[in-house]
Amino acid sequence: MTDKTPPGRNKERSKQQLLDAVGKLLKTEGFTGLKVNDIAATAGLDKKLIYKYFGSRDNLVDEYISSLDFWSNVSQDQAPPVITDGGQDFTKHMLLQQYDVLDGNDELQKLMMWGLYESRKSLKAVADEREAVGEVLLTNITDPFFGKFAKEYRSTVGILIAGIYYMNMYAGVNCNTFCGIDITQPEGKQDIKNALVNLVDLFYKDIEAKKQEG
Amino acid sequence: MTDKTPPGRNKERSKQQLLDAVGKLLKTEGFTGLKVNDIAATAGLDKKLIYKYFGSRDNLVDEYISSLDFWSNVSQDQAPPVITDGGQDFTKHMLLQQYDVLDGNDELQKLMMWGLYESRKSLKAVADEREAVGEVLLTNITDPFFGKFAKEYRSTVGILIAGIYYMNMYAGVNCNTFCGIDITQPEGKQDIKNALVNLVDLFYKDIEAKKQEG
DNA sequence: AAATTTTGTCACTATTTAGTGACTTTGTTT
DNA sequence: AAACAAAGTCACTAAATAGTGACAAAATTT
Repeated sequence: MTDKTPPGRNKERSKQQLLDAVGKLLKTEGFTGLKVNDIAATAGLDKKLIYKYFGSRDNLVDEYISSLDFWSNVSQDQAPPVITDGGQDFTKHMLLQQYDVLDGNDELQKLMMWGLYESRKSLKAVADEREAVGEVLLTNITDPFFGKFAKEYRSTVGILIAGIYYMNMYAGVNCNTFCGIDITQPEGKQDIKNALVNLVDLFYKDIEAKKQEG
Repeated sequence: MTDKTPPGRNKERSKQQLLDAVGKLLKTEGFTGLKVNDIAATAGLDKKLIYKYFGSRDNLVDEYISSLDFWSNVSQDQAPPVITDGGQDFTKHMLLQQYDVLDGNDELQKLMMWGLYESRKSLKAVADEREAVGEVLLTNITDPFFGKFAKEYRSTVGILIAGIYYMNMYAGVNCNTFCGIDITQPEGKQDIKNALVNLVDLFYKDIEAKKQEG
C-alpha cells in the first residue's frame, strides 16, 4: 500500500487528490469529519490549494458530491429488453440491486445519511436524480400496467426501497439486530432479500386478482 | 410566548432547562448544533453550569438521550387484551402507530438520524430498548403463531418498519417525493399507510394458505 | 538558460468553540 | 443580621479549526 504518487506538480491531479480525500474522509469519519485541515492532510497537500482550486471547502465538497454517480446504472444495467409481466421480475431485480449497491458501501451509506440530515443543494440533487431515474421506470413500465392501481404500486415499492435503505444504514453503525434480523450476517441479508421478493410476488398476485374481478 | 420563568435560583430547574435546551437544539439544529455555548444560551444560563451539574457536554447529552422514552408506549398502549388472529390486527396497528409517532416528530427523527450516524453508547441504548420492546411482542405473539414461518414474518415486518423510518426521515428534510409519493402531504401519508396495511394483510393471507397446504 | 508563470508550502492571523478560576448574587442556617 | 453555603455570572485561557500573505520550488515559455 505504498502510495507511489509520481513526483512533480500537476494541478488536475492535485484537484483529484483533494476530491478523493473528501470521499475517503466521508467514508471513514462521516460528513462531520470533512474539515479543511483533515482533507488537506489526507490528500497530502496544503490546505491553501483547497481555496485556490475550489474557492472554499463547501465548493470542494459540492464538486465531490456532484461527481458521484451511484444511481444512473440502476436504470441502464438491468431494464430487461422486453417487459411482459408488468415489471414483476424487473421490480424484484431492481430491489435486490438497490440492496446490493448499498450493502457494505460505506461511502454511499454515509452520503445518504448526510442527505437525510442536511438539506444541501448538491445532496438534494443526488436525491432528485435518483428520483428522476425511478420516475422513468415507473411512468414507462409499471404505471401503464397497473392502471388505477399505479399509486398502490408506487407506495408499496417506495416502502420497500425505503426499508432497504434504512436497514443498510442501520447495519452500518449499530452492529445490531433489527426486529431480530441481523443483516450484518449473510443469513440475515438473505432473509431480507427473500422477504422483499416474496412481498413483490404477493403484491403482483393480488393485483392480478383484483384486475380479474373488474 | 413570553417565557415566564419564575425568578429565583434552583438547581434542579436549571438542570432541566439545560436538558430542555439540548432537545430544542437537537430539533432545530440537529446533533451537530449541540454546542456548549449554544446549549447554555438556549437555556438562558451560563455554560459553566453544564460542567458544574453534568461534568461535561457529553454527559449532559447522554442524560438527555436517556431521559427520552419514545418507544415504551408502543408495547403498552395497544397490545390488545386477547390475540386471536395471530397478531394481524396488532401488527397493522403497531405499524401505523410507529408511523404516527415519527410523523412530524422532528426531535425523534433527528435522534434516529443521529443514531444512524454515530455509534454513541446512549444512542445505541435507545435502539436496543426499541429492539427489546419489539422482541417481547415477537416472541410472545407472532413467533408462536407463525411457527416455522416466524423468520419470514420478522423479516417482512422489519422491512416495513425500516421503510416507515426512512420515509419519515426523508420527508423531514427533502420536502420531496419518494417514488413519486409525497408524504409531506396528507394524501401521500394515507397512500403509504394503505400500502402498509395491504402488505400485512397479503402476508397473513399467504401464510394461512401455506399453513393449510402442509 | 533567463524570464515568466504556475504549483505548492509555510508560517502566520482570525474565528469559533471548549473549558475554568475568581467573583457576585441569592438563599439558608445559626 | 451575621455567617455560611449554594447558585449563577463574568472574564478570561486554551484548543481546535478556518483562512491568507509572502515566499519557494517546479514547470513552461521565450
